[in-house]
Amino acid sequence: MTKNTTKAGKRDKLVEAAVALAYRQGYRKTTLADIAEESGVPLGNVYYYFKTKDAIGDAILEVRESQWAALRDRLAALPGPRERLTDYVDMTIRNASNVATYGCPMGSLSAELLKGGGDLATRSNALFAGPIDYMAEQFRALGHAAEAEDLALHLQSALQGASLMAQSFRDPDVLKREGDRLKVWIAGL
Amino acid sequence: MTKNTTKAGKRDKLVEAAVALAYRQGYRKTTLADIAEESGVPLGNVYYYFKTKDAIGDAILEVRESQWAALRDRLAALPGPRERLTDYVDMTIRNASNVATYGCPMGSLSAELLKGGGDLATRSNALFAGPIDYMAEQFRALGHAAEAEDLALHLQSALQGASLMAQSFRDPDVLKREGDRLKVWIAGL
DNA sequence: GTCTATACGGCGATAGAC
DNA sequence: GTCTATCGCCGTATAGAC
Repeated sequence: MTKNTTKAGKRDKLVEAAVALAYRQGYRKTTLADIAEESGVPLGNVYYYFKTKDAIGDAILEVRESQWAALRDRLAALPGPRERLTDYVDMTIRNASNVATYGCPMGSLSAELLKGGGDLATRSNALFAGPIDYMAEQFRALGHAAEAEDLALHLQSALQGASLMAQSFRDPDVLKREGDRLKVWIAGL
Repeated sequence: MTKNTTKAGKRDKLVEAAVALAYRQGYRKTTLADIAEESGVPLGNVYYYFKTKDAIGDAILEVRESQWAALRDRLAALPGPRERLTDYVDMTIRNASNVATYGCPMGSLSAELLKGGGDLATRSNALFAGPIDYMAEQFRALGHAAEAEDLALHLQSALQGASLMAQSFRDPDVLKREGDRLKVWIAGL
C-alpha cells in the first residue's frame, strides 16, 4: 500500500505536468524532458512509469475523461435537465479566459490528436462521446426524445466552435456571447 | 519573365505539397523531407525558396487566404446576401467527406498554429477574419446591421464546431445535419 | 539555380550503476 | 525503484561543388 501510494505519487505528478503542458503548448510539442522538468522527476525515471510517450498521451486522455466524470456527477446534483444543460454551458463560460488563451481543454486536444493519427486519434473521440450522450439524456428528459442526439450534438458543436473562435481572436467575450445565445436556446426548448 | 516563371513553378510545387501534407497530417508533423519528396524537389533545394520551415507555414496561410478570396469572388456573383450565406454553408457541406477525415482546412490549421505559438499563431486569425467580415456584410444587407458581426461570428463558429464534431466521429453526416440547421436559420432571418 | 553531402541539435528511448 | 549517461535517429539547416 505504501509502495503503491509512492508510485502513484510520482506517476500523478508526471501526468499532471503532462496534462498542463499539453494544454498550454500542445501534446506533440511537449517533450519528455519538459514533462520531467515540470514535475521534478529525472528524465530517465519517466520510463519506469510510461514505456512510451504515447502511453503518456493515453494518461492525458484518461485525466480529461475523469474530469468529465467529475463534472457529470456535479451536474447530476442539479434539480432538473434544463439546469444541467445550462450549467454545462456556464462551466465553459466560466473558463472563457483559459479557453481564449489555450483553447478548449477537450477540443484542442481532440483536434491535435485527430491530426496526429495512430491510436490516440482513434481514442480521442471518447472525449466528446461522454458529454454528448449525457446531454442527449437531458434533452430526452425535456421531452425531445426523437431529436435528443441531434440537440446534444448541436450543443457540443456550438461550444467547440465558439471556443475555437474565442481562441483565434484571443477574446473570451466571443465565447460568452455564444454561450449566452445557447442558454437562450435551451431556455426556449 | 522566363526566370520568374520557372522559379514560381518549383515554388508553387513546394507550396502545393506543403498545403496538402499539412492538411492531411498536420503542419508540425510534416517535415521538409516530406515536402521535398511529395513535390519532387531535392531537399537541399527547398532552402533556395524558403529560408525556414516557418516561411513555408506562411506560404500555406497565404494559399488558404487566397482560396477564400476566390470563394468570395464566386459568392459575389450570386444574386443576394441570403444566397451568399446559404452557399457558404453549402460549400462546407459539399466538402464534408474531406472534413470528416482531415478536419476543416481553415479550422484545423488555425487550431494547430494557435497552439504552436510564435508568429504563425498570431497570423492565423486572418483565416477567420476574412470570411467573418464578409458574412457580416451580408447580414447587414439583410437588415441586421446592429447584430451583423455577432451573426457572422455565430455562423463561422457553428461551421467550425460542426467540422470538429464530424472529424471526431469521422462522420460527414454530422456536418450535413448542422449545415442544414444553419440554412434553416439563415432562411428565417 | 540546382543538388549532394553533411553538420548540428534535439528527442525518444535504453543501459546499467546504485 | 531511482537516476546518470548516452545511444541512435530524425529534423532543420548549411556548405559547397556543379
